[in-house]
Amino acid sequence: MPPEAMTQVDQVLEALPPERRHILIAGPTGSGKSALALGLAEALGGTVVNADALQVFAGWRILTARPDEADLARAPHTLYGHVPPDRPYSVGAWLRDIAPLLASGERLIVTGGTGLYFTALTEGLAEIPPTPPEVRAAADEMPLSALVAGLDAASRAALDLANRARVQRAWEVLTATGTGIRAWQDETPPPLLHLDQTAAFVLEAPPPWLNPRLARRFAQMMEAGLFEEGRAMAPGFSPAHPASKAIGARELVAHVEGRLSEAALREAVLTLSRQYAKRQRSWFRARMRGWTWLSQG
RNA sequence: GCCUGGGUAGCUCAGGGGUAGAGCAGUGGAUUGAAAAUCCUCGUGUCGGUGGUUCGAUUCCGCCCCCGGGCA
Repeated sequence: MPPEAMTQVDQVLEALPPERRHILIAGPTGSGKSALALGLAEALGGTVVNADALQVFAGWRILTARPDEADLARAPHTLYGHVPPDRPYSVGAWLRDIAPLLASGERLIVTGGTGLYFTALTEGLAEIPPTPPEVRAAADEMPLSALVAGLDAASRAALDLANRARVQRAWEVLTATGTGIRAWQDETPPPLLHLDQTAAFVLEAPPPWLNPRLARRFAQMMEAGLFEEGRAMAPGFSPAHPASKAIGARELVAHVEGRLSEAALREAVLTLSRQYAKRQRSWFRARMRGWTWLSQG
C-alpha cells in the first residue's frame, strides 16, 4: 500500500512504539483530532480523554464541537461535558481529573487543543493552594498598577506586566499564600506523565488547509442544531460563566435574541476560530518540539 | 442631464503642497490553576485616471471614469 493511500490512523499505528501505552494528540481547532482519536480508540482499545478547556463543560455541545452520541457509542470517552457551565475549572482541576485515569492502567488517548493542559501533564504544574474567592474578588476591583505594585520582586521580574491576567494571578497567589508565584513555580513537582512514556502527536494544520474546514464546520454546526442549542442556552446565559468563553457563545446568544445577524455570527465565529488556531500553533511550535508532527495540508 | 458627497493599506476610514496614518483583518511571538482566556510585535500603499500650476502634487485647478444621495 502506498503511503498516500494509508489513513492517518494507519500512519499513527505504524509509527507507534508498542511499549508506549498512552497516546497524546494535540492540534488546532478543527484539525481532525477527535476523528483520529476515535479511530485509534477503535483500533487499539482505550479511552478517549478530553484535553480541551471548553469541552469539559456541559451545554454548548455543538458550538464547542464535542463528540456527539454516535461518536460516544463507538468508544469510551471521558472528561467531556462533565462540568456545569457556571462552575470554575482550571488546568489544576483537569490534572486532578486525569490522575485517577492514569492510575487505572488502561490506555488513554488524550486529545484536545489546550496546549497548557498538555504541557502541565507532561512537564508538571506548580502545586499552589486554591485562591479564596475573597482574594479573587478583591483583585478584580484593583487597577493593574496596584496589582503590579503588590507583587514580590522575583515574580514581577518574570512577568509581562502589561498582561493583567498574569499579573492578577501572581498577586492572588502572593496574597493568598504569602509566597510569590515564581517561588511556587520553582518547586514544580515532576509531571504526571513523562513525554517519553507516551506517543505524542501534533496535527499540523496550516491556514490554507484549515480555514475552509472551519467554514465547513460552521455549516455542519448549523445543520446539527446550533441555533436550537443557542435558544436552549440563552435563558441561563451569563458572560461571566466559565463556559461562556467558548468561541461564539456570546454571539450565538445575541443572534438567537435577534441582536446579531446570522452573517455577522458566522463571520465572528470564523474569525475568532482562525485567531485561536493561530495562538494554538504558536504554543505547539514553541512547546511541542519533541512531539511527532503529522501534516494535514 | 443638473446639483451634491465621495474614490487613500485586504476592509472601514482619517489626513494633507515636501511621496501618508488609525481601527479591524492578517503575521510572528509570549504563555505554570479564568488558557476557546490574556498580553506583546509587525503598516509602501500607481493616495481613481489624465493634463496643468508649482522647485516639488497624493494634497491646488481642469477634464475624464467609477460609487452614493438629491433634483429632474
